Amino acid sequence: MLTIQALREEKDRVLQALSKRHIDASADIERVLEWDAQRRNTQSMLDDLLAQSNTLSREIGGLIRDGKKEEAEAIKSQTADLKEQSASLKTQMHELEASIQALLCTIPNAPHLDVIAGKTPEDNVETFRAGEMPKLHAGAVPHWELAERYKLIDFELGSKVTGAGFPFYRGKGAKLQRALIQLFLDRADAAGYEEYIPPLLINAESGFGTGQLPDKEGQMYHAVADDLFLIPTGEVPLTNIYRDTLLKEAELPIKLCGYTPCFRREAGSYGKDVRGLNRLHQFDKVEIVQINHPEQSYATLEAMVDHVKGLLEALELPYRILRLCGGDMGFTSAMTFDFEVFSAAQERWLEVSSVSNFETYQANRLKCRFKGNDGKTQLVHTLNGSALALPRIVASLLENHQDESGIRIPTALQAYCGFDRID
RNA sequence: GGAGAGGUGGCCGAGUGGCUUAAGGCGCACGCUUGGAAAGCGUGUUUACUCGAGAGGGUAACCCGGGUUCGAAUCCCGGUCUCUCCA
Repeated sequence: MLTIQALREEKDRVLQALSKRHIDASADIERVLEWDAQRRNTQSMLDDLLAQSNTLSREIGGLIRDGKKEEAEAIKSQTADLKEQSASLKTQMHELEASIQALLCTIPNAPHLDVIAGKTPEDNVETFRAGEMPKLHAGAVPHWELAERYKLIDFELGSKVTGAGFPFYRGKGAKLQRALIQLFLDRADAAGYEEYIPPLLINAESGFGTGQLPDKEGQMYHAVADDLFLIPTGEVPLTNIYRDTLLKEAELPIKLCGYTPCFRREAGSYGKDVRGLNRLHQFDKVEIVQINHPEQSYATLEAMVDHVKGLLEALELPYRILRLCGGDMGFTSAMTFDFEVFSAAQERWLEVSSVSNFETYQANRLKCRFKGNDGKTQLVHTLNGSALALPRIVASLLENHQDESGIRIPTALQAYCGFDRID
């Protein structure tokens, strides 16, 4: 959530930035500022009243100690009015605070200056492209056919046991999953990310911290009896490790990674996009997270992008990087780079990673701050990226590395798999 | 699932209604002392909101939320977490 301080001090910049998302937040922001002024006014009135009643209470205490009961009783009678007034101001304060927060939560993050103002994915800017486009043999087929032919993934069995979008991986297909996870974790480890195995269910506070709640609960599976949510991404538990914390500047940057399954209801998705591994309700992902000094966060974003590049190059996959336009960016992000690999048999680009800088948007919700070397406390910047999400990587590995008699495993992955071909 | 004990500052720990934002200790920072260090001595050492140009002031916070009271770390109720024992 945007900070009130930013709205107060640089409202025009924020409005301009938000216009890149094609939303006009000016009315909401005016309202927040107005409520905030009321809140401050209410608070100073309340503080005055409380100060008065504290003084009276101390007097009463003194009088009682001195045995002057009657004088004490006289002062007591003065406090009733103060009490009533302060109770009503307290209620007003709580209401104002709740209103401000509720409205602030509906305003998305302000995009960075370099983000362009497009509306749809077509407006995203391609910033980088690498890898060779594969030339497939005449009988090349999409991954879902390869998965069936070589008994790697069983979609129908998943539908029987759970439902559509919950495949079984089997045999070399299962081993390939483990190999990819291990490769990704080893790379993250080598890059200095500390590995965590987080819980897969999170509470509502954590959902709020990273921005899934309120309003996006429809995208998460909800364990109602215990009011817990299945994580849609490892970002949620990993980033929430640092909820309600005050760090020292010397502790930055914090670099975390973790492998988790991810669960997404994907309400509203349908059509050909969902074929095979293209869109699943449960999938595996290695996530990298960084918490850093505001002055460092864009250098960090670049480093995270480079890290993901390295993974795709190791897998010998052709890919491109897009800087998302304002209209296509996630609610909480200030700048996002998407990675897409070319899936040759489908002849489509598939999103396999999204790397974002949230600046202080999550940190403000998380209450994650650091005390600088100058003694001042400020919000950190949070960033995260998929490194990587498995299903579409598997889809493109299968499709791009297929030949007449099977599928070649890229060199970097062979030691992890324990085999160099699927056939 | 049942029974009991407990949750106080960076840490340990005192505190059962007012003189307690919180004794004492440890740690940490700065200063004095010293040839240098240790010890010793002194000073300082939470956060949020808010008022103020600043110095500084006000309010709130002793797991969380309610309540009793003129006044709550302290009493009451609910929740939560930790520990011990039982199943």
